[in-house]
Amino acid sequence: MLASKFFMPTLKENPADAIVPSHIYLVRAGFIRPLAAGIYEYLPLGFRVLKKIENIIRKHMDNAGALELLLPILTPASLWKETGRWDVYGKELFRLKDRKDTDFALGPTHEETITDLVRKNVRSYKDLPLNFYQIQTKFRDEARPRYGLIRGREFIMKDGYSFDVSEEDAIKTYEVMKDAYHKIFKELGLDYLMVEADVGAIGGKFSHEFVVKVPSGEAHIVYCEKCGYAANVEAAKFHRHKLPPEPLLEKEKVYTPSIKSVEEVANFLKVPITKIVKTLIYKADEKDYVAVLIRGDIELNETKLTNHLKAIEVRLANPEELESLGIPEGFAGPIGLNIPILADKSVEDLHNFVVGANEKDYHYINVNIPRDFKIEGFYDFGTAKEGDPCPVCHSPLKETTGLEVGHIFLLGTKYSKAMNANFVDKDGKEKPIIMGCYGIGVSRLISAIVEQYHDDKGIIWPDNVAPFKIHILILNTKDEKAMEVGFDIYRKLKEKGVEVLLDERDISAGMKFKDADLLGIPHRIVIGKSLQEGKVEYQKRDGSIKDLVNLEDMDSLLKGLL
RNA sequence: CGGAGUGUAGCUCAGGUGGGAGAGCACGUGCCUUGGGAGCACGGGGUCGCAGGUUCAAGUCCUGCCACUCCGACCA
Repeated sequence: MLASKFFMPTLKENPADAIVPSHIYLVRAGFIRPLAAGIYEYLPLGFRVLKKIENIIRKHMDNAGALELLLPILTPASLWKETGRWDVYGKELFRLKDRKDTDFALGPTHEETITDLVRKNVRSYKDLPLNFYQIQTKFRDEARPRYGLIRGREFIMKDGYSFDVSEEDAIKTYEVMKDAYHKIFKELGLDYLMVEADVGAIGGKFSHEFVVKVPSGEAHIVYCEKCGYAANVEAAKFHRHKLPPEPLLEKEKVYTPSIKSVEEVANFLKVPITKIVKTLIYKADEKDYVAVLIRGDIELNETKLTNHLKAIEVRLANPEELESLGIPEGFAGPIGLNIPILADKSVEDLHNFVVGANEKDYHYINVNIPRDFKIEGFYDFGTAKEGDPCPVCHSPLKETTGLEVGHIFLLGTKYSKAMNANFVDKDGKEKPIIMGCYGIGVSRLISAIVEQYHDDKGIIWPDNVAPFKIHILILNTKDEKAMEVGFDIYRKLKEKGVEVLLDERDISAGMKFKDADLLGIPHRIVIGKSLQEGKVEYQKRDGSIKDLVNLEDMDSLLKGLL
């Protein structure tokens, strides 16, 4: 490609509204342009990278035995109503009507559509297993799109869906997909973690996320360097050390004027924060109240609570609601409470602890379970944090942020049951198909790669996703000899099928260097002053090589690059 | 959805107290220049986000709306 005939509108200054490096450089270097919030155009440079990533994904999915197809983006509401997601998905679902006033949605994901296809065409165990995938534009009306391609309202996703006759087989398929995902993210050169994850609204039995380690990541991860345990904090478990037994002391009500927060109570009563038990009143799905007890030093994990209650969402009760329950804000406690009481495991072997008295300005000390009140049970509602003991090997956990680029779920029968996607098994009985689903954020991967591969001058693409492999700069285009040499190398590379960009624009040398640094093409051949000595310069964009090469040695150099 | 901010040329932005629409870069033409976003000269380019209001007069003041960004909540 000749730069003079190409379209690479680079910007001299950072876009005013971009914060993270991938957003800044993808826009500045002319890979993408914004059209509306969370909606981007892929310019020729960005499109080339996108196709490279897609093809790497495609290769590994095909190798793993998945079948590529293409489902409609426009999906009838009737399918979404079958699974209940027409209501559950909420504002994120882009909805529209056709001329007959029939409701449709732009697909944010395709469980319903693929399940419909399968139920219409699969009758017997002999038709299974099946594993489909597609690479397609998805739509989600996100409340807050941000960071360029990292969170968009229109984005490109690889979504895959598997159908098996048994959970055992489904788990095997899941493992094959997991393996394919590792190959994909490794080939893309990403520094990533696979972590245990919460299944969230998509549902299912268990799931794993693939998370790229970047500072701007939205996913919070804890991991163990020793044994390799890694999980999204939403799902992360952690070990609680057993506490020694203590003689039970007499319960006592104490005056704690305006002392509300855990820290204040601990300071005022001169007890460690681990002796305080927080009583959090939650409202589940806007109807039922529940009290949750948790040790003062541990944050409650709302995802775990939501899952335990089988609720769609939970929130803390507001002060007015507390008042209607007879609880003064800041002094909630379990004693005398007539709503269900659940407790985190951290409270299980705790003795002589402090709780609110459900009375303004009073707490109880030396409280014990079950002597002083009854609860429904002890469960894991804690949020893991840095330093907590690993649930597997008890070493201190580390915390990091990451960008979710892949997520796989063992769905089970959630969709097949809701949509009657059944098959007749060997035993002649009709059974729901066991499903799995597997997503990769393809457009987000562009950003993820740039987040990990850039410097202060621009992008540094890994070879296998770079828009071009070699960038030739002819610094002085008025120099006929330089033009001749540059075009000669260009033609030779083209003949060998190498993707090469030749910058023969009649602009200053400085601009060519600046653009080349921004674009990030990994290999660069500079034809400049050293041509007088019969030499050109070979550079790597990452700065690791900067050599003068004799013209007659060019062929062997190029051969080494291929 | 809560909080904050921004909106003036293609881009980055300046335009106290109301009165002339501007700068740098980019763009066009010419000259000059070609190893790190050169220089000189001339030139083109505007619904000052939109709508209403106050005023003799609004980029500027008031009201409403819209769009975009950031923080948070949310998010397969």
